[in-house]
Amino acid sequence: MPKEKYNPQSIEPKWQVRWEQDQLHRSKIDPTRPKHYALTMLPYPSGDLHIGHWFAMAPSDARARYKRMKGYNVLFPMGFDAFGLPAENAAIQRRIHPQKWTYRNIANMRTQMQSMGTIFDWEREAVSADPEYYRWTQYFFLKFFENGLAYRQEATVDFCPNCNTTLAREQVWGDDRHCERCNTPVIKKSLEQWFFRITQYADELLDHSQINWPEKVKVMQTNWIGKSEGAHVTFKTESGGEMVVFTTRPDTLWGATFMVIAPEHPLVNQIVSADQRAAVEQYIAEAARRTEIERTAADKEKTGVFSGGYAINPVNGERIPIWIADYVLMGYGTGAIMAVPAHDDRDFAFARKFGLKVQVVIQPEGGSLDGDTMSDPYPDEGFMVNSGHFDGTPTASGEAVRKVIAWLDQQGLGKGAVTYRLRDWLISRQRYWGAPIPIIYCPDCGTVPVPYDQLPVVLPEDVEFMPTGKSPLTQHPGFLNTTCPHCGKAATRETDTMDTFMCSSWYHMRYLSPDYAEGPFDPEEGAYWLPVDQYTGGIEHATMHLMYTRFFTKACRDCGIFKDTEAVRVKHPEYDRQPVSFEPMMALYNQGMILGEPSDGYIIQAEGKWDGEKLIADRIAVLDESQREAAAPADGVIGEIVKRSENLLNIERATGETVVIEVPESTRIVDTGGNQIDLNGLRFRLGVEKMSKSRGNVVAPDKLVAEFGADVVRGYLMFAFRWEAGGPWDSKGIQGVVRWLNDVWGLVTETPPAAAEPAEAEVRALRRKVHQTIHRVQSGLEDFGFNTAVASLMELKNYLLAARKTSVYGSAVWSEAIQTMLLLMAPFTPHIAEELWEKIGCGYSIHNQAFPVYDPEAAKEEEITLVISINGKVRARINIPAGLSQDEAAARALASEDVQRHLNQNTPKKIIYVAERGMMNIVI
RNA sequence: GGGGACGUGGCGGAAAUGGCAGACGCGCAUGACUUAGGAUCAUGUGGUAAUACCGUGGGGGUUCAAGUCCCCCCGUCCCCA
Repeated sequence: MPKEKYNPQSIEPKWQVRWEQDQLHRSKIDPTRPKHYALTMLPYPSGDLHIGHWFAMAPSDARARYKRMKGYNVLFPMGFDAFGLPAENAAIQRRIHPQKWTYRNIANMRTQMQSMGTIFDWEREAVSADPEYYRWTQYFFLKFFENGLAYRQEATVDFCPNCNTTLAREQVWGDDRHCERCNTPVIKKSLEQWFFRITQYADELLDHSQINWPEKVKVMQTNWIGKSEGAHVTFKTESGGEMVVFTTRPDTLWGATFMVIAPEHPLVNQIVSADQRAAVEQYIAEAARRTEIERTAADKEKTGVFSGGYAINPVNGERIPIWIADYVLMGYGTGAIMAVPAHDDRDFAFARKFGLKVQVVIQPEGGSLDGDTMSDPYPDEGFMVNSGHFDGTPTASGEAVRKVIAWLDQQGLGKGAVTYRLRDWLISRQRYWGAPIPIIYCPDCGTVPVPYDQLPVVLPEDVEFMPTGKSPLTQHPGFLNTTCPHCGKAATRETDTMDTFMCSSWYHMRYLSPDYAEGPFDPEEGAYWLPVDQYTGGIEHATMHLMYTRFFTKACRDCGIFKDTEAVRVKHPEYDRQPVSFEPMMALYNQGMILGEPSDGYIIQAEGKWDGEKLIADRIAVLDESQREAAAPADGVIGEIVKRSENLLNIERATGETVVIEVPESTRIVDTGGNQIDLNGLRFRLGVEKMSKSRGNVVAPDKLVAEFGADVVRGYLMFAFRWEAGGPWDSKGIQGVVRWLNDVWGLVTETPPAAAEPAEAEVRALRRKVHQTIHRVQSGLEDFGFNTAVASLMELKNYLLAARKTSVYGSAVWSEAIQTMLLLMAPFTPHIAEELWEKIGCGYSIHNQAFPVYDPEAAKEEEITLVISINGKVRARINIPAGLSQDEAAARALASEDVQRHLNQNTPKKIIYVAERGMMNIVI
């Protein structure tokens, strides 16, 4: 009988249509069931779905499906982060309206996503560029403004002259401080900007105790917030000024033997002495130049210059020199530090280099550090010395710091202080394609918020995008000119738009009710679904999106936005969950990235004329790999193409030597089959790199789906990589998943012979394997170990293939095993599972079935292989029944021939037996 | 420079709690089938001088037992300077 082949291309679209028609994956409030809100970071609609999107979404989908089968009411929505620069750049480069470009991409990507076979609830889709979405983004802005969390201030900002917009600190990258999008070096610019008071929440954001997030993300956020506790201390200078320094170690004040100020410090001019002026000016000029080049990557040797001025150490009245050095930055703290060389690495290096005094003020227990002779600073705990009446105070557990701060305060010399590295969130962008900031400037009334009933402030469509150095909205009179909501006089609108991180700070709430018109989200929905139970996404958002969305949630709480939601919750004690107002996402998991596939370059033989070291080719032939080490002709060379640029090839000879080949237009290039090809047809060597169009190593999921089917692509992405790690794509490996599903298809669709009575032991063995698999798949899905879960499904398949030769084939336990296997596969490969489920007569839909229940008793081994080591080396294996006592097991072990041979007449001194692990170690 | 993570066959990767290193898969090898295929099936596949010994970046240690714990070193990646 000719068997029907597994044909994903026909079964996958069929089921996708059916599931959508049947609304199988609509999520509705159901107070009788526990909810599970699974969320994966929404994509930017860049044009095409990338394999990276699949890698982020498919495993999340498998886990959401699993939760669904476990009885949870699962919400797993999807949408688009649709505002942002690329749309505007496309407008400039290709003269397509950003809106058109964006929505075309969204339509395309939505279709592509639907081919993945996910349970995304498309009725909950939200697009941040929809006026009905950004109406509420503007609403949040107004709420924050009303509650004093938004303010406008003139600020020096990082500005990208190419993108023509301000950048947040985290959007400026690298030592040369370039724009994250276009790599242009940023410049400083002073502009009136809107800020959110995220710093007001610094301490609350430091508290991660309520959320199950990766340690790494918590550490990154903690460092980003950069809280330090210490004191501000005022130093008077001899020239009459005052300098405030911040120190985390006020207990070392008595050891401050000099000060260092930044070259840009405003008091430099006042402090510098006449005889040092020339040297100082030269140093400042050099430092400024260094800033422009790579200042930090430069040598680690400290540089600096004496200013000629002195300050007075406020605690002991000592006269201390003021130095100028660029290791102190004006941008951080106060631009001045007190240097305590005896107890700080950088100060110590500086002092030794310039011969400055080193005064020990902390001695370790029984120590005898001497400032003149010590070779390393001492930054650890000890007791204060040389510090007046504080001598003897222990520094451990912050005691000395506390006492000194109290004393400074009392003496009026300083004050306890807490500083943060975190700055307020700058949300103004001088761009068109974003949510307009709903503010009107009136000559009489000043800054006036747009009334709520006039939202949304709609982006006009007819604007000029070509770069003019100004935001496009300033050029649009219809948008710009309006009337004051207070007095009715002519007024102008704010023309800046909001940072897109604002849109993505609350999208998880909009998903709940994307059409809701009374508020950003329906409180009934919010009360049931919020907060997000499991969030997944890339680590790159650790300090941006993930901190902003936490801030947003807490700010919303303080603006009363969750009041109605809380009121609904009061009516539903059965919801009984985390308060919606504390944290947006209770658990977070970061997946890794799929990188480009490494590949070898072609081996070619090039012939032509030598021009010095360079060969100008007139013939190039692609050779077989085996000819790598063949002898080259006199006027030519053989080697692997390692790089290609314009019409130059770099090839590497078998000897490792590199040769440059110039390839003029006229060069005749042939491949191994003798066909004429062009220069672009020559493949060059690729290492492991990020995928990018320019590198030509992009893997297109659509092609893979067309060739292998969505289930194979899903399965491969989950099987071949550790999810948290990702890794380079391997186009051959996907074959393993193809074989897996083909085998499963064959196993399930073939008709077993009429079954005889199966042997009892074989029945138990099959059930054991099935239940062990349930356990492994379940824990894999719970713990994001998708690769091992798929591996165990492959093992079960292999077991079943082999078990066809035994008496269980075709019996009741066989059908049970097949059904269980399909149920276990359903979250990973939903289409083939559904198709086969139907084929074996189980009806529709497998995705409404419960996940198989693991029975530990059934999974237990009856007989174990006891691995016997003698002095730690494995010497024998014997089969014994599980659960033997030590004496019984030892008796059987010692009876074994192998053991006797290796014992070699010796008497065991000690026998260690680990029953659960099936192992024994005999020590002689 | 500071902080963190990691290092396992030719490759991707498995190995709660210290307890058979290399599951599963790719690739490779040999054979089968075959008017040929990047298909399928079978067997094998860490290394070597192979009943043994050596093997989880290198060196030392703890332990009956170390990929796993401790110390030192080397390397890779990430974050912050």
